[in-house]
Amino acid sequence: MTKNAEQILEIVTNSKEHLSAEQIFMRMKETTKGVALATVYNNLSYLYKEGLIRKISVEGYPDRYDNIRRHDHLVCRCCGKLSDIQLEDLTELLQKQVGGAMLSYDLKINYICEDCKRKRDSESEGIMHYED
Amino acid sequence: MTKNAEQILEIVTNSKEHLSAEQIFMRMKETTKGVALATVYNNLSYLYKEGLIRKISVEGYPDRYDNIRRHDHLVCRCCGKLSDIQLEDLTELLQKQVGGAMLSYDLKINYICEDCKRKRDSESEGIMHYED
DNA sequence: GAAATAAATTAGAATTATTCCAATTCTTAT
DNA sequence: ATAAGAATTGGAATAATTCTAATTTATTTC
Repeated sequence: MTKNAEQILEIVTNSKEHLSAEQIFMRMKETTKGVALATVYNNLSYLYKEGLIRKISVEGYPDRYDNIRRHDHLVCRCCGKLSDIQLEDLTELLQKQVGGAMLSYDLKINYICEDCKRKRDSESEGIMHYED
Repeated sequence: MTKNAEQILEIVTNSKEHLSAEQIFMRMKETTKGVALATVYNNLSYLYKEGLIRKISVEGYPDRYDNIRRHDHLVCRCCGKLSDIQLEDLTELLQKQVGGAMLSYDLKINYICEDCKRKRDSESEGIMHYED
């Protein structure tokens, strides 16, 4: 594990947000001079393959990276908003079914967030036809 | 729901594979003349937001689309290979925890496929140092 | 059923994300 | 210190996706 990889792992692990490669790159630049975006991508890909970080893809956003502490995600199907949610650990339950090949699992719960719900409602009002 | 949207939904729903926007576009062209890739993207995004299809993002591939019949996915962390797997339905279990806002869930099981395991092994052999 | 309005689609440009590659720098072991 | 290997850089190339303005198609309304 190189110094850069280590720093990237640290940034991802300590961030409360879900950072994109670009964002991680910007944070790195704050402390280290002369890092290349390609290096960030290289190392993210390495860290991901090693199972040290996870990757989350959501409609309308670039891929983002997250720590591997056990937690799940709530994703708004409409605007892509992503939040953490702590659900029951299903590792055992799933391992029983999948077998030893399983390394980990990622669970996303789809929903429609309040903002989008509101927006939908007001839109459908908008196209209402008031006959009189 | 427009005719194009309907056709795209049908292609995604009936396909055994996990198709990308580009692939769906190519299938559409077989039957319909003068469809634009942008239309495919528009409609995929619409269908996704309506919850009529799901979207799967995997390392190293463009986003792909899938039907919403209850099933889960097995993803090789190394090469991105994606396969279907039918695990126990967790809807009730999760709904109890998440509440009524939940629309559906997506579960990905991470593992390392046989090919990648083999490749890893032979690589680590390669860098072995035989002292004598 | 023609005109007016709205919605969907097109083609292609623009943008963004990501990968690739050749040249350079840094490490490590000798 | 030097050679060999690995990691990184910077920028170009590619690929995916979005955007936009113009056009077509569908839907209302009279």
